[in-house]
Amino acid sequence: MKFLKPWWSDGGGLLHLTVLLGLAGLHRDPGRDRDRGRDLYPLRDELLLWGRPSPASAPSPFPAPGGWGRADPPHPKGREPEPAGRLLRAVRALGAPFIPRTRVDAWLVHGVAAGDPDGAHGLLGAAAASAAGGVGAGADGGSQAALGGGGDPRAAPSSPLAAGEEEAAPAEPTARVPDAGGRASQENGALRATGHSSQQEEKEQGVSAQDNSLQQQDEGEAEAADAPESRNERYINGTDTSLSLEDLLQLLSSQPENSLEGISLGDIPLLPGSINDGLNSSAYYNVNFSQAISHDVNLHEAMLLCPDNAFRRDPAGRTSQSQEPFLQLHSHTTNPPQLLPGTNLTAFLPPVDHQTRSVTSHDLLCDLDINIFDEINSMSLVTDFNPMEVSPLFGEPDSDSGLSLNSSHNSTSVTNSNSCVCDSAIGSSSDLESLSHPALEGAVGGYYPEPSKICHIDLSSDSFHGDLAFQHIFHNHTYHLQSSVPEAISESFSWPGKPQKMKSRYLNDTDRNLSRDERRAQALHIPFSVDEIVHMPVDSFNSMLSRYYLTDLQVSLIRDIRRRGKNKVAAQNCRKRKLDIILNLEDDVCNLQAKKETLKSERAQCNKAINIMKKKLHNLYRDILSRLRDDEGRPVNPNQYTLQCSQDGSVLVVPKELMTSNYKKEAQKGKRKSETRN
DNA sequence: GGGCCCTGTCATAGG
DNA sequence: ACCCTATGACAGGGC
Repeated sequence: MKFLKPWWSDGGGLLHLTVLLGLAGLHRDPGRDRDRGRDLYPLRDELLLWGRPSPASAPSPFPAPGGWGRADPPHPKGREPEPAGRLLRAVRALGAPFIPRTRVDAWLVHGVAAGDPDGAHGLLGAAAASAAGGVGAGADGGSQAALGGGGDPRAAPSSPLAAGEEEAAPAEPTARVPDAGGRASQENGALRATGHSSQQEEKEQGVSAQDNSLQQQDEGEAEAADAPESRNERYINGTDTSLSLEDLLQLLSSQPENSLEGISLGDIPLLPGSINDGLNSSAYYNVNFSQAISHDVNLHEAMLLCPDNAFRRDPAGRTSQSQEPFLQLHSHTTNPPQLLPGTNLTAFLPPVDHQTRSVTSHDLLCDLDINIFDEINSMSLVTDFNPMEVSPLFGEPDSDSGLSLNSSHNSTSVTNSNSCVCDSAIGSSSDLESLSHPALEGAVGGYYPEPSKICHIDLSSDSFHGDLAFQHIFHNHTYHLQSSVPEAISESFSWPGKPQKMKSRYLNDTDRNLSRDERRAQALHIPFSVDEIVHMPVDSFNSMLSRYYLTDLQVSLIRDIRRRGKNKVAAQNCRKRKLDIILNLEDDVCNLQAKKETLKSERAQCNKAINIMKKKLHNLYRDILSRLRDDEGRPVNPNQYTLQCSQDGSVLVVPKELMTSNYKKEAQKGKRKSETRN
């Protein structure tokens, strides 16, 4: 599958899912999330819970407390999985020419439609963060604000407003991620210093500017703005997160060009104010931004343009392209049976005719709305929200995505402050078990990014090149979930009436790809593989725990994984040993039985030989005795006499009565001797 | 539905 | 005291 998955691999599917959630009104309460310090993690919880059998009763489908590995891992040590880097890449990747545009579409929609208060789930949210702190205040800073806000609300503000506050607040130069917005303001100071001073100043004004935003609305700053626009601005400012689809349309259509550019490109560091700026700055990232921008703008046009849209700069040149992304999405959403594994979605796209292209963005969005809800319904109908059936809608489980669930495991590369365990945007779950559903893992982040490649973003380094980052983002994709996932998905879609057993077996097969501990480790974003954790020498293990900045929850999980892993191996060895013992005992029994039979046969043969010898001896006696004569010349009766051989070789004819008496005496003597010896 | 088998996990003992 | 290993017991899932 060529769409949606790889670049924010674990977030892409989620983001798209959250689009559905947002459109379905299932997004969480922003205030609650902010209070609880939740970031992107609970969204995944929501997704999973949303698909659970009985989430309907819960307007806010949060998992009930309790259970293993409950979510909201407190990050007692103040370190949290760092989504900023990943999302920053995602934002930057928007400028990449090879970004699947539908992803951006979804992300754009998601940021608003999902009502994401963090401003981290969509570019609109990012733009909102930028707008809150000053839209043009350095695109990177804006994106970082949004990213930081979304990255970890525990340490960074959750809402765009808070992000702006954090942006304005002085940050410790040595502080790690928590102050993502602050770091953004610092690390990207140079960027911001390159221009856009007015926007930067506005952003640096931080809280005051944000606080003034509402006042400015009330004061009729935009007198021409109607009520929806005011609401949209409130949303941008993070004060109103309950945008409906209509509000989204209004917002999108009402945004001035710069704002929209800020939404799409302004978050890209080199595109703070306009596309032209980004073009001028393209050398900085070694990216063909003209193409990238073209794609990005096309996204907006595909998604957002209205017939009377004023910010349409090159309609003629973009009309054809602008519709394609959405058409892809549209086609995708309306043709779920076409979601065959390993197929490029575009291959199934109907030819884009002029009639199709003539539809308005509103129509497209309406179609999107309908299609999304259709997908929601179809997904919920197939199973109790089988994430694997959803994953193809948002993810790219085939190998083309390339993010390997086992690809990281490079513990040595996960260290410094710039490197980060940054796939954590989807973060800890309230239910690690369910969270770690393999299919959803494949869709929303079941992978360990190799930190040195994926997560290492040195914002202050000139050596950073966007294309390099893009390569990391787009080309390091080797999923642990292989093609079996889409195959099964395809089967599931093609034959929904298949026995549940098949599905369960399939699920089990996919589960085998990731053990429970592996899923748990992924859920907590432990930067080590289970194999490493289990088989690492104790010294290395302890040094690892002390060297890396791990939360107590992570440490606990790592120790549990190690204990369970070792015990599992021990149990396997024990059973194998026990089985070997049993098999050996069985072999021994067989051998002994065979030996017993052999001895029996030998005994029988011996007895037979003895009997033959006895018979021969008897015949010999009779023959000899028949030839003997007594003193009177009479033949000796064999029944009364017998032969006795003496030690000197002489043979005597002895009456049997005497032999028996002597024999008894000899026997008694021998018995006495044996008794005296004992 | 019950039984069997396999596997993972836990608790515990011992080295 | 800590870690590792071994093993009995239990539970869950598949057949």
